[in-house]
Amino acid sequence: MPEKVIPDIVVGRLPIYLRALQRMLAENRHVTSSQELGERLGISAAQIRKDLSQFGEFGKQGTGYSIDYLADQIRQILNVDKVWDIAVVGAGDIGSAVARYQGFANRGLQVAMIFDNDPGKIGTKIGPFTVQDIAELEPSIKQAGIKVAMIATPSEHAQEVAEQLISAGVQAILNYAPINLAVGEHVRVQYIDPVIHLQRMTYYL
Amino acid sequence: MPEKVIPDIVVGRLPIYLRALQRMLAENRHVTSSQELGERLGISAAQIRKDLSQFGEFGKQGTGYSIDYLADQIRQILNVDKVWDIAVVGAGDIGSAVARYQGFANRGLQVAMIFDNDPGKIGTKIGPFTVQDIAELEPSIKQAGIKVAMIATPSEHAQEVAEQLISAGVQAILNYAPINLAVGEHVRVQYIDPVIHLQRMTYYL
DNA sequence: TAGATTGTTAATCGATTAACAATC
DNA sequence: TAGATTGTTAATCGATTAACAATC
Repeated sequence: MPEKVIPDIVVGRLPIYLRALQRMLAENRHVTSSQELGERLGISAAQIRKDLSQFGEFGKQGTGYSIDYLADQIRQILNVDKVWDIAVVGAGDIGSAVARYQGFANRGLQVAMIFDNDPGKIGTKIGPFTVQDIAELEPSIKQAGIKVAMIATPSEHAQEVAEQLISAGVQAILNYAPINLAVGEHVRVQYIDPVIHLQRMTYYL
Repeated sequence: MPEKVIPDIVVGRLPIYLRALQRMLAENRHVTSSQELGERLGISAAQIRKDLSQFGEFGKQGTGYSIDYLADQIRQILNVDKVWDIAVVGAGDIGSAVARYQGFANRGLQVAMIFDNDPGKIGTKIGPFTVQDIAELEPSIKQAGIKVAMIATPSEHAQEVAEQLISAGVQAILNYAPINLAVGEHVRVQYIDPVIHLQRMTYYL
């Protein structure tokens, strides 16, 4: 019996739902509906119900969804009911900002180590972390069992760094370098490049 | 005669194509094909040809695309054959990293000013920019005719900042605060939240 | 109970792919 | 010319929406 495959586009919306639910909790709300959630996010109520129904039945007819319960369920689905350690590679402006970023708290992720190849940076402190020599990347990541990494190096080094990360056991990479990475089937990559987002909007100006 | 509406999902791929083409130019390449481009990007050759055909005929049967020419054409389509000034709001770690980011060069965008509300930051230098008082946001942006902005403030202030930006004439906002903005029809918003990308991958771990 | 909202089915809509004539 | 690759059409595939019975 083959397990049902969830479309990636549905998986991609779950973190958005979760973020909105956590926001509602912060506003001291306890119950919501697919309609309200949809209005906040600019997504149709039907789509939200359809997406959630891929994973189970989380609501009650007539009343909607318990925010607390639904958030818990989505956290379990996304595997962020535990906390994943992240390795950051590159201690420049972006790597430093990421290492100090407060926004990971309570979202199932935390930075655990940061690497650079610049002798002038190795050994210095960034937030609570001491910058490690990139030569230690593979053993450190293997030893810690880290599966998630962020690349914040210049483009020229991103592919090479990705390969090291993968051979150290990393399976999910968030790449801030503006270049496409070639990786094997079993490795996930996501990209953050502000220019891509901006150019997508300048089209309409 | 209504102008043909291009699907937003197609517009969203053009910056990706452009980035890959600029990369190829940097590698001293001069000609490419939909197949090669597709392999680099993990997109089908048919899709690339279909996307481009929405805007014109840029290739030659038998030989493919002149990289230089195609990049030029895409730049024109995306309106990044000129350079857009960007206002950055929030001079914390993220705002500072963005203001110093080298990756805007030759991509049709540049940071022009940065604002904060912290008296301890106002007047200090970040890269080549002097942090301006957020009280000056509306007049400064209006005066400079700026249409593109990035929000890098705490979540609590993002909505309020967005409203100020919009009333100053901004039409495209890249929001680093992990919260959904409510804006009018004529304003575009894009979001960057590393946690959203990471949670999308932890699902598969 | 009456009103509200879910989960799900079927219909619609839109995006992707396959295939190929045109042609460089 | 022969080989390669485009631009485009038609077919396929997948995602979104509308509608409603079930039920809280």
